Amino acid sequence: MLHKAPRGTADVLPEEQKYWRYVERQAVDLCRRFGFQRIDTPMFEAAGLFVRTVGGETDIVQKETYTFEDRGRDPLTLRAEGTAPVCRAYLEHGMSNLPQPVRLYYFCPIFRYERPQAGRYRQHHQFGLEAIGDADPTVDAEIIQIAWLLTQELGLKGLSLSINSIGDAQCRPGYLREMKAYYQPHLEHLCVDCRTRYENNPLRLLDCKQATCQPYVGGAPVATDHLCSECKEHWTRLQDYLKLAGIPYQISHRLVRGLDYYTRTVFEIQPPEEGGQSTIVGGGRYDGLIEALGGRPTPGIGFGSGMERLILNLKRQEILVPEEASAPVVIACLGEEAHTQGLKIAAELRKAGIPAIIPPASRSLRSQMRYASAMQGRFTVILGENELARGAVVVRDMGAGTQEDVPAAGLLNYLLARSSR
RNA sequence: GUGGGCGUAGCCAAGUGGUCUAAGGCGCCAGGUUGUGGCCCUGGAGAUCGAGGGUUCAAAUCCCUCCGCUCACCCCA
Repeated sequence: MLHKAPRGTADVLPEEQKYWRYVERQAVDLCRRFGFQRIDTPMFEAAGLFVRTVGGETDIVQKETYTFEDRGRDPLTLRAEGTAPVCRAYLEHGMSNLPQPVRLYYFCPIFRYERPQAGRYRQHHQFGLEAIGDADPTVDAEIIQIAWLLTQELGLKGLSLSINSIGDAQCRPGYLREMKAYYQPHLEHLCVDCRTRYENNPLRLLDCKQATCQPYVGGAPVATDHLCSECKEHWTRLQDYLKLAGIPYQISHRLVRGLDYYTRTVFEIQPPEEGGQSTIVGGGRYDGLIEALGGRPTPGIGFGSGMERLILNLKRQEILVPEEASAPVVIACLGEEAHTQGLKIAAELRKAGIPAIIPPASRSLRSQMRYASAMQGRFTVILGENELARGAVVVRDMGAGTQEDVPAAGLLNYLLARSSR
């Protein structure tokens, strides 16, 4: 084969489309009910955007971005993440002058150069949303509630919602010192990855899955024990609101997220199955992000949800989604004149919103009927010399196997009257 | 980047050194007497057996290299 879709990318074939449209419809409706508005940002950004926000030491910018220079030598990066571009747009368009928080949602492709595997791609798609401009924990609760409702309204069962707080610029440094102090004596017993984590991102020591590191993880300092008073209050109130909203969360002290910009609240939704690439929703608060982009200090919180992973779970749980395409009326024509007449009829039906297909003119009636049968439409229209002479068409009910003459002029109404399926 | 599994037509798949100028099934196209589908029957198109090299009188079948797919790690949605 000469060309294949690039590694880690996938074609969404017609039979897959119903899943995508289903998730989109549910998500859009949820956003509507919570007063969120859609935003679309470009598929690429100035390369510096992700370095500044996601963090220069994170894996995403270290080794996963698609970065290139365009013909004008501008360094660009394919969107590696959803939040930073939205925050950029917030700043660029002065959205701090809108009533806060500004509630935005998006669907977009995300590009990361990774080795693909189940549920992980080099181009994947996220539904995400952001509430920018207010630090109150009620906003956190609202965002988490939307994430939870999304999964529930899609029909997914057995999911778990984990939350944690990783503090802010005030209290986190102290916590990180505690972590390093705790781990320091054990350094030589840690796995290779954890030794680099110790240097670069001590928080990540907590979610190491190596068996040899587990004993140390268990006794490690807990982030929520080291929160400053403001973070502590935020954390407590968030939980109050979640309880009030009836959101079944669990606290996971080991939940940290890989992007540098997170502060305070972080959360994830996991499906029941075990396995690495499973997170279907991930998000958190990013109170320093806008400031890092050169704006006034502005809090924000949001989440991203992987469309492919949502759909994967819909299929695993055998959740039925509505069918998309309505089957067309096939107009079988015999002879040149009938074919010409058929084209007129097809145009009329299409104008009225009824999908219609005319098989290639060279085919026999038998072949056209076979084709019509395969299309699964309820009605097939047959048009030949005889019908032309009578000024009528034959309408065959493919399910019932019956057919009747219908005056050509009355066909549209005949079909419309029966199009309720 | 590291490790495991796998690569025969659009899909599923038999074949593990000669009888393979590669079985079968699905799907596709055509036909089954004059203008009618779904079942059935017949025929056809479609494969440089992932690619290249090697071993051998002989390779889809053995060896090497590469490529691709896939699963896992890392990380993340």
